[in-house]
Amino acid sequence: MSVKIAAMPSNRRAQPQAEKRAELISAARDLFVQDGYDPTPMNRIAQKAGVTPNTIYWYFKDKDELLLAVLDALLQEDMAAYDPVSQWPLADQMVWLVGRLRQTSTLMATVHSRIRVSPALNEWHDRFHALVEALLLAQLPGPLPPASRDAEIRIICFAIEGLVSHQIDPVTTRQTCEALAARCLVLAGR
Amino acid sequence: MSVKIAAMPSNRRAQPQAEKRAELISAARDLFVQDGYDPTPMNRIAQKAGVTPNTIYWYFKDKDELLLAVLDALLQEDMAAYDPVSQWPLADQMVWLVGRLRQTSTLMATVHSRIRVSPALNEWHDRFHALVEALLLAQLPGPLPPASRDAEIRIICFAIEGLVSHQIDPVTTRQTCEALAARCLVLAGR
DNA sequence: ACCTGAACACCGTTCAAGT
DNA sequence: ACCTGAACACCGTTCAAGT
Repeated sequence: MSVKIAAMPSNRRAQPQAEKRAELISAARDLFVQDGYDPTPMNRIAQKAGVTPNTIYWYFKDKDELLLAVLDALLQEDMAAYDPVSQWPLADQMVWLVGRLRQTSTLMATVHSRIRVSPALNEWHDRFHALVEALLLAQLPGPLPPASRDAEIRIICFAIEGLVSHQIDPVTTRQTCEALAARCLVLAGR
Repeated sequence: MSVKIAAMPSNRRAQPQAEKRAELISAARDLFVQDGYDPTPMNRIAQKAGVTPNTIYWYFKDKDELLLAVLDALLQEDMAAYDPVSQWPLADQMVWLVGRLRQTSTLMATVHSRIRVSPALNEWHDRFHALVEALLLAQLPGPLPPASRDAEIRIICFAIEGLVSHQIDPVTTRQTCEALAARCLVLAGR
């Protein structure tokens, strides 16, 4: 009887589903960034997205997976915004990155504290670090001795994380970034 | 009738109270370090100390204040253990400190993620950083230009925090600490 | 496939009541 | 002062039931 079967592609509902997912991610993102992960109940996320709390569990396995989707969205935006910045002087790039990540610093802290408890978050965190290190590697001046080069990248990476996670005034932030960049110049051919 | 009033000092129960407090802190400390702060219910702490959960609230205002007491205890031990280490070469001191803090890295992450939510923890964190920075200042070689000196201390401090909070193998840890120490020597009179 | 109402298990915290 | 039994409010998650 039902002759529509062949005419209706199986992914007919794929688009609406992706839209609903995006709405949930957007709602969670706003609340996570503003209030933090733990203080935000699934309750409020659902309410903001106009659904019942348990509906979220049709789209995401649990709260951590929702956080993961939010982190991916934020990272993608950061990457897109970084594109023109990649031409700036190294110290300016660091200052920019710190200011950018600072807006989601509460989520960075959450990621660190949940690494031991969520393998998925641990994986995301590793990918994130690999990405930042790759960016820094491309920006380091001249031919550095590869032994010290890796150490330098780690130091810069950790310093940026520290600047982000502690609230440090703009002047101090800039001084620290300048010191980091200056050091690379010293280590290179001088 | 009761003539003992004058003979009984008002702090007669101070010692037992302090002991019970110490027992609770010890129980919480073991569980927090082993399982983490959030995954440890007040339930289990009380059970380990042989009391009812609500008894804890006679000694501590809430779970955060209990964490604070645990952090103070850990910090005091670290300070005592540091005493002989203070004579070592700078890089060795850093490696030692990283190894030491790593054993409680889960609590460090918890502190960072709860800074925004608990003013008391925020205060403790500030004191902790001031202390580490003071230690580093005393260890820095020669007369550094004070402008760059502060930046160096911050960078070392953040790098140590990064080494602690990410699981990094011993070789890499040492390389990073050597690089940090070498940098100070370069900045000093050479 | 998609969503809901109702419930479950757990947890931090409180409070009236005991000694 | 010190401790408990019982309860409260909240929260992540599940599940049977609807469409």
